[in-house]
Amino acid sequence: MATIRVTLSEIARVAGVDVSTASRALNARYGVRKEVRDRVLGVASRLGYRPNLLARGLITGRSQTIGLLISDIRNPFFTDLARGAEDAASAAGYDLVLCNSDLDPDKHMKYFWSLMAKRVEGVIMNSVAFLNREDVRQMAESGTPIVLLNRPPARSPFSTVLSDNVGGGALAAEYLVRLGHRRMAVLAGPRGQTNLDDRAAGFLRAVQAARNCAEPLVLRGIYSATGGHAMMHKLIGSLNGITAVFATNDAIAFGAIRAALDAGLHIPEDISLVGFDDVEMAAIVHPPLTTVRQFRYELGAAAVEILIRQAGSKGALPEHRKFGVELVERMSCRAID
Amino acid sequence: MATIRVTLSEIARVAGVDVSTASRALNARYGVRKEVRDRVLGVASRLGYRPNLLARGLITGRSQTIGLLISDIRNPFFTDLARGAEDAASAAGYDLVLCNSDLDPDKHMKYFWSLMAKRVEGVIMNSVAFLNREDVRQMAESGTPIVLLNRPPARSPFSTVLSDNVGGGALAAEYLVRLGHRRMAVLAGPRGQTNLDDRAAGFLRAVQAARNCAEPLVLRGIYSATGGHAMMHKLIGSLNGITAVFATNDAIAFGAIRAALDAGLHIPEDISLVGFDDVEMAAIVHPPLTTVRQFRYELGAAAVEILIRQAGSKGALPEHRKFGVELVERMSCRAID
DNA sequence: CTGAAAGCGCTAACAG
DNA sequence: CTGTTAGCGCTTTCAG
Repeated sequence: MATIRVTLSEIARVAGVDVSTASRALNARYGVRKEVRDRVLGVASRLGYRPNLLARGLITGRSQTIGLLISDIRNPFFTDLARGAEDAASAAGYDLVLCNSDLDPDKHMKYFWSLMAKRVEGVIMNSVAFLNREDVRQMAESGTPIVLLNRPPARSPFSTVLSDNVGGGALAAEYLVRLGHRRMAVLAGPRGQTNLDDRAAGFLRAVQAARNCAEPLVLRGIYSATGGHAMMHKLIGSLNGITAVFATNDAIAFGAIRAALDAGLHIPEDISLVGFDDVEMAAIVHPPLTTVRQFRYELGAAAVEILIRQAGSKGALPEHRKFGVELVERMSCRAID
Repeated sequence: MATIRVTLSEIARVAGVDVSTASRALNARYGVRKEVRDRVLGVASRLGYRPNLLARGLITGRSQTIGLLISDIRNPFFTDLARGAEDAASAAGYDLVLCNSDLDPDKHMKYFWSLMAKRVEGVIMNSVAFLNREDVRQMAESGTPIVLLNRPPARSPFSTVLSDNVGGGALAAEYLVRLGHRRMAVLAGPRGQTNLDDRAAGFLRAVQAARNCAEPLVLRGIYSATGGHAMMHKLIGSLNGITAVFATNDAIAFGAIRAALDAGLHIPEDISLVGFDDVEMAAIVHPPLTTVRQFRYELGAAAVEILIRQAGSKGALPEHRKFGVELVERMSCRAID
């Protein structure tokens, strides 16, 4: 068997037709007598013909691939999202190429241009906030559909797919208030991370609405276990009667758990904790973490659906999709009497 | 600004040269006067020229992409490996396309042919054990370099990149024996999972070599937390003086931890446990898990290095790379007095 | 050193 | 319904 080197013209020759006829036959287009069609299909399958998608893409302008340009696939949020994106892409006959930027602007743009060079039909990227205006402008002008996983500045030309972050923050707040907590803190990310910002904002707004609560203390830091550890450590230094804390993502919460442990404090006995994400680990950690669940897989799938739709229609308007979240109650919170 | 639609011939026209000259200039090949070269490069950068890699690939036969065809990117082993692979690919100017087969033979082959259609220069796949002979033969005959992450049957034509699984199993055994354990069990995967099999085999051999130990009990099940839970649950039912267990991967170990907890047993007080992988969660779980560390990132990087090397030289022989492992001691084992 | 010509494998009008 | 004719954008002999 030829090692994948069977071309259309070979099929055509063997089947005794012209390559254009063979092409039509293979692509199931109108205008081929059934008999001829079957003959061509037979030859193709017998010879193990595989169309060269590079050649096809060159002429059709469609590469049948979409790019996933994120900070790091090892971040569980992106891992699940990637799987959702890949499944959706595959179902539509698309491939997904993976790029990890580490939020390095140079890397990001290098990847972006490389994706352009391969003529991907769209790209999913987590954020655009760390790039300079000029780069963002160039990406917009590339004409390639782009969907962001982070709320962009106003009047952005890009599509977005997001969770209801402020709603999720509110969910956490309402839960804690219902449990009787009145003095709380939020372990937030660095300012500018819109997803985390929105969660904190939603939380703050909801406790204000509850009225009989103190204004929560907000600490800022890196949005990782390390950052969470640092923030919690600091918080424990001057607790001032705080009985509950909201971490704007699970990684922060995990760091906070360890910091509490290190300080000899127990969760939830001494302090209640709620996270955000519902990463797999959240169920396994000790104590199992109460957290706000995001539908990561679905976010990824929705992103590629938008992209594929837009790749079809030239100059489509950006689309925006917001997914609900839900509180999953586990064992990291207790009621205050 | 043209939306990425600048072609070589346009560059050539503006620079006042022939496209072939422009091509040579851009590709830094010999045979272009420096002055002309600079002019072409200037025009190209001014116009924001991006070569169409589909067109280039069509003629050179090199797509500059490699495929990663694994069971599921959400498996932490593959997540880290994917990152290593992607970094190595990117460093060499390659892209990585992600495919999740769920170990479904149909899906696997569908992805494989789709990758072939895009003319990827090589593919990494976790295993080939679940496919039928004919499919394996076809993949071999495709001529595309392939590297496996699992020990294949003898006389396989594929390259491999593996951890020293039997060595790792032995490491676990020696550690436990040194701690004074004499009656042990191993929570293995299903027969046929060569990586897990090898770990169990290494473990068994090493305790036999220790002489004064009982032959370990080996249980089999799914290699996941669920499977680990089931196996541990069963084991606890008839412990017979067993004081330590070796799980052939961390997921199994996590399930085992929970099963112990459910049964009111404490780790490591009542029973010692060592895992295999050193997944991120291993450090975070309670108790922190003593486990055998694999260098997942490096495995991924090595796999693409092999592929890229082989893509260069036609008909290269398969290569085999084995990575060392190391025991990371945490808190899930105790010494027997 | 540079241009002309050919062609990678395929699709897309346009005739016949 | 089918074959002819043109390329897609690029690289690569091969002359000049």
